[in-house]
Amino acid sequence: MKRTHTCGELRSSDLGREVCLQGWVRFSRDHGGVAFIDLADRYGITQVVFDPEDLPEGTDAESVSGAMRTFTRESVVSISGTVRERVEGTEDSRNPTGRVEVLITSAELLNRSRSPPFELGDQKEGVLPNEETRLKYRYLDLRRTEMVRSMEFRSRLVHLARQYLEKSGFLDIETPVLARTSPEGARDYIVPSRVHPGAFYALPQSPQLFKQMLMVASMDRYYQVARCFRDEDSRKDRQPEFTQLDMEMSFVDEKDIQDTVEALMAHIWMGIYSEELDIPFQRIGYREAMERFGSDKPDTRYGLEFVSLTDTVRDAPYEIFRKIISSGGIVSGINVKASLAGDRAVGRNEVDRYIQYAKKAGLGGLTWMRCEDGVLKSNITKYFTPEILEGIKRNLGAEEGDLVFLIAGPWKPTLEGGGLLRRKIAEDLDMIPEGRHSFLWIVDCPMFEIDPVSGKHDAFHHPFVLPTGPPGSENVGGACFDIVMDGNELGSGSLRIHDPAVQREVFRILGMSEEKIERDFGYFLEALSYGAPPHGGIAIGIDRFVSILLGKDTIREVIAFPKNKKAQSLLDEAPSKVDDEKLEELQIMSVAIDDFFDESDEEGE
RNA sequence: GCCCUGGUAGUGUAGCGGCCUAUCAUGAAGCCCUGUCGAGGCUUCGACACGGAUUCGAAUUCCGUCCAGGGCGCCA
Repeated sequence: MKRTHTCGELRSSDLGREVCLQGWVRFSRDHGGVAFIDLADRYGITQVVFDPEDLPEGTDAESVSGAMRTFTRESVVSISGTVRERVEGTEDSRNPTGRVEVLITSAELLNRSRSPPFELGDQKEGVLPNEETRLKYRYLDLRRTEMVRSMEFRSRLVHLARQYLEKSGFLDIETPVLARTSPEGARDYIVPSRVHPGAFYALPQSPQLFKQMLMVASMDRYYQVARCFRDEDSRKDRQPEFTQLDMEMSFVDEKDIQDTVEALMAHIWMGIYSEELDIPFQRIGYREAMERFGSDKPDTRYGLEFVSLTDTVRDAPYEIFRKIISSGGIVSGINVKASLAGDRAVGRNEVDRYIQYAKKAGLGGLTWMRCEDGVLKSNITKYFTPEILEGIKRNLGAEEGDLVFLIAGPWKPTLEGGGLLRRKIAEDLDMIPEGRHSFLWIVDCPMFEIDPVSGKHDAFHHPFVLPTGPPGSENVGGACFDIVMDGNELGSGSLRIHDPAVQREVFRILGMSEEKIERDFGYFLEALSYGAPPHGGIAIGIDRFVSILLGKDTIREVIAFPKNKKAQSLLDEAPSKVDDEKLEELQIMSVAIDDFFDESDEEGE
């Protein structure tokens, strides 16, 4: 018999209906006579009851109870019966189907399940097995309601994005997964070519060049839910393969792209939360973000901002600051208000912990002062004049009991370290509002990042960003911008270079030889030379977006089959050794030592 | 490559160098039970990641290895 309803469907309005349900036995409760099964599928859970005192006509009680005895946990079963109201007082208000139950008249085991390696019930928050076990049995882990909801949410979000983009004239165009290796950027995953021994494809780190060439091809507006591959070490928000909502548009400026993304986000927001999203997003310049928040992806949902004190302490007879400032460094301060700390007094022990943390965060040290009796006090205030101390106090708005930290050193590492410290303090003091989200744009980025020692230029974003001035000029900016959500980089976009001469010049500045430029990017420069329109675009990290919205700690929670920290899939045990014959065919010889593989990999060879 | 944290029955956990033949829960197997819903009751089963060292004695201390996670580097 075919199922007539899902396990999340039946309501009081279905009373008396003859139904067939098929699903998984989540829990069963046999009371010696009356017996219950919680039958689950993706849609919900419905209670099935066997009641020997209320056997509907035509029920073969022996056969039903016999079948039910074979229903082990997580077995797939098919049951038929009549929808009836639950006995008064036994309704389950937590379950949408909780007012009804199915009085069973026939039961069939479709596929028996072995006893699962861990429990799949919902309510057991905090007793999940460790992630290793979850990933090994991911098909069971995904059966859990929480994971089903995550997958549904992700699907819904991607659908809303597609819906908006299609409506806005974007074309979904697929780009190759087998592509050319790119010389810059992350390490590539490479794929050998059988037809061309010794030559390799690379899996794309992003569809960057293809989408630009689609603009050359007059496609105007492109999008793709694109898988990207980067062979770099994992983090909780980084996987070897991940998904981007990739977009590109012709004849646009930066604001056009940002407007489009804001409207897209608003559409998604409305679709998911039935709420207007507050647009446009705040725009903060890169330098300002660094100087106020110590981050190029600041979380602005809480204060705790840095204030520059370089000028304030410039004349202080404090040798450490003097040296730093005279060599071009900065001094900046942050005020931990006494009122923020609340009950959690930030005492000497905590200050010492922050000093340790600061050192780990790359800061040379951490200076602290506390506002007591109207003045800043600490072990080093003797190196400052009362006027300078008053200046620090005023600039930071320090009041009685407040604790201020001063960081000092070269601009970037000092502010970055300060940003880590800022986040640490905010976490410790519970200042981060969970469940509230904030978007912002980081704009006005530099084109290049220059190594202070070697003078080597690196692209701040990537080499295809349109410089805002002559690429060779000092401190040239790039027409690029990041979208930041709750302190996470969600995506990054830019206008692109469409003039092949400019593109060539940028490659040169990045230190590439003419030969290398020609070999690696000749085809692309040629494409630009055939009437490439002004264009630009952005890519949004889907995994990160979904995980932030769902409040998950890692993107693995929103990826059906993620890899572990060592880039392995515990489920199918990829990567694996390949048969020698396959390698021979590809004319590949491995120099890896066999011992690298454990015994289970050696079997079957 | 480096740093940090952790590894006890299938799962989640307790476990001051001797009270450990290792706790509790869940699970599994069996029995009992006619309104539960993570049902309940009784019985049974089942573990100190691996190797070395210290010690009269190690789950516990130390060293190494392996495994997992977080971070640094890396991620144009």
